[in-house]
Amino acid sequence: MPMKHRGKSDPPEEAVTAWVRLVRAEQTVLGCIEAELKSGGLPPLSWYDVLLELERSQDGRLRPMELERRTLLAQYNASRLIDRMESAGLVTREAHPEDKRGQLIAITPEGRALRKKIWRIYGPAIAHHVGCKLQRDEATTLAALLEKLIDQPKSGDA
Amino acid sequence: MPMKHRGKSDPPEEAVTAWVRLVRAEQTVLGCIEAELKSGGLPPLSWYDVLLELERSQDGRLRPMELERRTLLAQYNASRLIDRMESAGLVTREAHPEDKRGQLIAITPEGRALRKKIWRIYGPAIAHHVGCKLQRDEATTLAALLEKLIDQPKSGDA
DNA sequence: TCGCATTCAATGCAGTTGCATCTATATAGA
DNA sequence: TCTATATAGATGCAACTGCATTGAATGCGA
Repeated sequence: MPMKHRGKSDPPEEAVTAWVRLVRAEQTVLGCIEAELKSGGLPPLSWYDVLLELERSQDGRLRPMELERRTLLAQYNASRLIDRMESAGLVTREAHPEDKRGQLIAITPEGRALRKKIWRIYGPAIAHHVGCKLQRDEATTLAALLEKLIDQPKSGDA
Repeated sequence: MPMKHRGKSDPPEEAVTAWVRLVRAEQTVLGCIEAELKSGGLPPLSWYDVLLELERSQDGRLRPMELERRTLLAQYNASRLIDRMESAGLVTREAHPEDKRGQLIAITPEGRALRKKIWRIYGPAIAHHVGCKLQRDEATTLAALLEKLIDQPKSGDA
């Protein structure tokens, strides 16, 4: 077996390991959590994210664009997720008073109730799959390191 | 606005923050990397994962089940991904010599070549999106913390 | 104010995923 | 051995996603 050698633009091994584990950890924990939600008859986490962002907003309504930005949903995914959630009575679409192209998505009382209900599964699931596996200070460190990966590139990023 | 209070089974805040950032970081970095691959006319990362596992295996072949285990692909997803990769000439399906229910998936020279080609984009992308954002020791710490989330539950995990 | 590029959101279509099921083989038990 | 159960892998179908495009409304510049 020939000796491996690193090319000049290869990433440092530490970065590769961190990246591989990042993907694994996310997949593993997300898989466990989604499975718990499903077995509780609850919708996927993306529904929770939308409901939470709406609840957090001042009057329980946001423009689709803003929802997309906050949840990282693609425009067309948001559009169709809102369709489904509207059919389920969790949100309503309202005409935007100032921009006739746009809308306001408003959370309904049923939507608020469902968010709480999901949290009763989701919260303990986070405790079980994340909280139990890390000390508090470890979780803090992890969060700080992950934030560095999320940061927008300063500038000049072709 | 009423005071929020934590229920007794709510996760510690640190864990929630870590979890939210874990999802964000993974989505963000994966999105960037997949976009680079796509704009280079290359297939998704799952193809790379399969090719890499096959190359790493002793003789360039693995049973589908083993591939599923190593890549975390669901059985039906693996089956269909292998279909596509076989159509693309990257792998071949061989009858398993000892278990007539099973198969061996073998990587072809074209498969090996494609893996290398993907790495020429993927490696630098990891360097750019992960390596550049963390010191080596930070990457090491991150990897160690993430591993704690991946660990199989010891036992009695209903 | 007209024309044109831009933005918001929806949608047709093709590709992918998840679920449940199916076929074939293997293995365990009576 | 004969039957029952378990395992490997494929597949029909419905749901979801991604891409490209559309339609409607906006707003800028001449």
